[in-house]
Amino acid sequence: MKAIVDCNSFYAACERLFKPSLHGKPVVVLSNNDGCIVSRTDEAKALGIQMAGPYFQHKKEIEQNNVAVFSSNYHLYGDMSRRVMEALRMLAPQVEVYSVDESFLDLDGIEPAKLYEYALFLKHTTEQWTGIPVSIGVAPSKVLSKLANKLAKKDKTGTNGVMLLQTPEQQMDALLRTPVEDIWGVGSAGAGKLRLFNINTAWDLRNMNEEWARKNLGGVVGVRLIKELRGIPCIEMKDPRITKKMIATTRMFGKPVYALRELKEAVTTYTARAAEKLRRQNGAAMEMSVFVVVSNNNGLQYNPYVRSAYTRLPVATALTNVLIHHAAEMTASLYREGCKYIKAGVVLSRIIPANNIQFNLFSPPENINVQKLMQTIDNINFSMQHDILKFAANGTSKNWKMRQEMRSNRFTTRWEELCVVK
DNA sequence: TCTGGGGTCCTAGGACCC
DNA sequence: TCTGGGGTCCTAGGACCC
Repeated sequence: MKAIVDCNSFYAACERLFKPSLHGKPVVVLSNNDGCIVSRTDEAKALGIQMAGPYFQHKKEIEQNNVAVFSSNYHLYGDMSRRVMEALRMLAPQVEVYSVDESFLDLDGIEPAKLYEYALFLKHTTEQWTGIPVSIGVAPSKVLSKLANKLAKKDKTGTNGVMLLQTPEQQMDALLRTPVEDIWGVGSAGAGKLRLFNINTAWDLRNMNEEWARKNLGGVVGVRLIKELRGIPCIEMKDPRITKKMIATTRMFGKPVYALRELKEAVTTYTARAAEKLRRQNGAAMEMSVFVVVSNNNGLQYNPYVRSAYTRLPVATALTNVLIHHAAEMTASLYREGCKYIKAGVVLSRIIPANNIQFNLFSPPENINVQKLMQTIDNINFSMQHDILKFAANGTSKNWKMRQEMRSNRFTTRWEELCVVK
C-alpha cells in the first residue's frame, strides 16, 4: 500500500504558525512579485477567493473581508518543509518527497488491519512535532492514494483527515464521487476530451479498456492511468538518490528593464543561484541556456515573446565564474536596444555527477582552488544573510528585483528574525 | 499598473546509418 | 525500368504537476 501525506494550505499554514492570532482567520499567500494567490486557508476558500487568481483582481474583496496577505517567504516554507519530511522519515519506512508539501510513503511493511490506525498516528505525530496540519490518503496505487487524499481534505471533519481505500467497495465509492478533472494526471485538456466521450467520473474512466486508452489517452500514459485507478501500481516509488535533470532560475522583474547592463545583472544573479543549486546536488552541467521575455504590450493585448540562446559547455562545470561568463555572452547576443524586458531565466541541463567530469583535451583542468572558493562562498551565504558574498557581475543596483512587499520574517533560518517572546 | 516559478515525462518527426 | 526497411539518436513542443 502507498500513502500520500499532504500539508493543508501549506504556505498559509506556515505563516499562521508564527502568528497565532490568525488562527481560524482567512489567510492567503502570494506568488513571487506579489502576482497571484498561491495558497489559501479554508476560511479564505470559503470567501470564494480562487487559486492562482491575480492578486490585483481580488484586492478589494480581500481588504473588505479582512484577509491576511503575505508575500511568499521561501526561506520559511523551505525550512518548515524540511521539518515535516524529517518527521515522516522518522515515522515511516520509505519516504519519497514529491513536492515541497507532499510525500509518498511505502506502507507495504504495515499490517493491513492496522493501516488506518497507523495513518492516524502519522498525522497526529507530524502535526504535533511540526505544527503543520496534514491530510493522508492510503491506497494500493499512487493515483488512488492521491484521490483518497483529495476526498479526505474535502471533508476533514467526516474523515479525520485520513482516508483509506482498501476494499473494492471503498474504491468504487471514492471513484464514483470523483469527477475526471480531479484525477491526478488528468489536466484540463484531458478532462475536456474525456467529457466528449461521456466519461465523467473516475469510475467511468476506470472501466475503459486499455486499448482505448492507448489510442485516445496519450499512449502509455493513459494505459498506466487506468491500471492505477484499478489499484494496480504502475508508478513506483522513486529512489531519493536520483538527482535533478534540469535546474532553472527564472523571474519576472519587479519593473521593466531596458538597459543591457541591468539585464546582464539579473541574468548573472540568476546564474549564481542556479549554480548554487547545482553544487548542492553535487552536479555539473554540460548545457546552459538563457532566455529573456520582451513585452510588446501595445495597450490592446498582453502578448510577450521569448528569445533564447543556448551553449554547449566545452567541459561540464558547476563553477559560478565560468557559468556567469557564458551567461553574460548569451545575454548580450539576445539584447536589442529599445526593447522592454519583463522577465529572464537561466536553465542548466545535461547534469552529470561532478566527480564524473570528462575533461576535454584542449580545455585547461579546472582549478582546484576555484572549487574550494565555491564551497566557501556557499557555506558563508548559507549561514549568513543571503548573498553576502557575490560576484561583481551580479551588480548592486537591483532595480529589477521582484516586489515582495508583505513578506513575513524568516523565523526559523535567520538569527535576526527569530520570534521574540516577551 | 499589476497575471509565478520550477520541474517531469512522453511523442512526433527529422537526420542519419547500414 | 526499377529506388527498402529497420533502427537509433536527438530535439522541440505539449501536457501535466505543485
